[in-house]
Amino acid sequence: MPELAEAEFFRKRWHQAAAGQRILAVRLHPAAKIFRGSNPAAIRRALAGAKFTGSEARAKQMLFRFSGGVSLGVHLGMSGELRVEPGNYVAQKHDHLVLDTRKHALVFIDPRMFGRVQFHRGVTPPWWTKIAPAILSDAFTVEAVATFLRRRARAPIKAVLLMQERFPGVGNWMADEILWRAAIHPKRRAGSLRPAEVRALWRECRRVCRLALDTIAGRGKYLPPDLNAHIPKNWLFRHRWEAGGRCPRTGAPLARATVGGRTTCWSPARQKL
DNA sequence: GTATTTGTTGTTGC
DNA sequence: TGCAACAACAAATA
Repeated sequence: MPELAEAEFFRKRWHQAAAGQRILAVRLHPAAKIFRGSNPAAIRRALAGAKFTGSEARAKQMLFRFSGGVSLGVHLGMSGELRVEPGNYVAQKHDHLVLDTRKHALVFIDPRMFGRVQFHRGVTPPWWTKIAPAILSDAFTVEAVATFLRRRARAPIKAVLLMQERFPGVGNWMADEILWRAAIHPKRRAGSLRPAEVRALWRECRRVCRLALDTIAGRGKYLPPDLNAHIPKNWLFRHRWEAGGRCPRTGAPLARATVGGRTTCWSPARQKL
């Protein structure tokens, strides 16, 4: 599920329910693979009785901070999700971590367990600061994109957009959305893009990030009721999975193929090889 | 039973 | 060395 904006959506969901609240109990399965590399018993000891003091989202990851100077990093993998349930919530099969506050249960669900929970004693884990500069930051320049594309010259541009070290937070649907808006065919070699196309790609990376964050995670205090509640019909997003889907701009049928190892959707009428 | 999945990492080979 | 391709991880759904 989670790419840039979904991570922000889930962070905000937990934050709004529990910021400033005390964690009264921690429920977890010590053997669950999502705890790989961490010590589940240490998580339980450190969080039980601690206060939820703050949170942050970067790329596809979230960081939740607690009193006592400990923090919990969360990556949702392919099928992870964070929910807020009522206080008397009974854990289900794939609920690997439940934090109980006075009013709510904060639940981490992940059927496929590609996600991960990382515990850290300290306000900010070292790996958190190593996440690449955000696409919406000043460090994400058209020159930086051009340089990266030159280094990955022979790879299809779709595969390059999925590389987190330069496009943090971009996942499969965002990459397709960006290429569709920039009118670039996903199979084009990264090194074959002309300067005007690199600029268009850079601009649409920023636009899609901004629109996705506003649309999916809401602005200010507002949090949409669910993830896709407000995604407009003129986004590729709304048509990419439907059988017989058509390009919202040209009306022509959409194409699908595996590019860079992932199912890719594009509009042949707009995106030419 | 087969194929598919909004992600990442380790391995292999060029 | 650096880069590109691919399998593996795991479980639900069609």
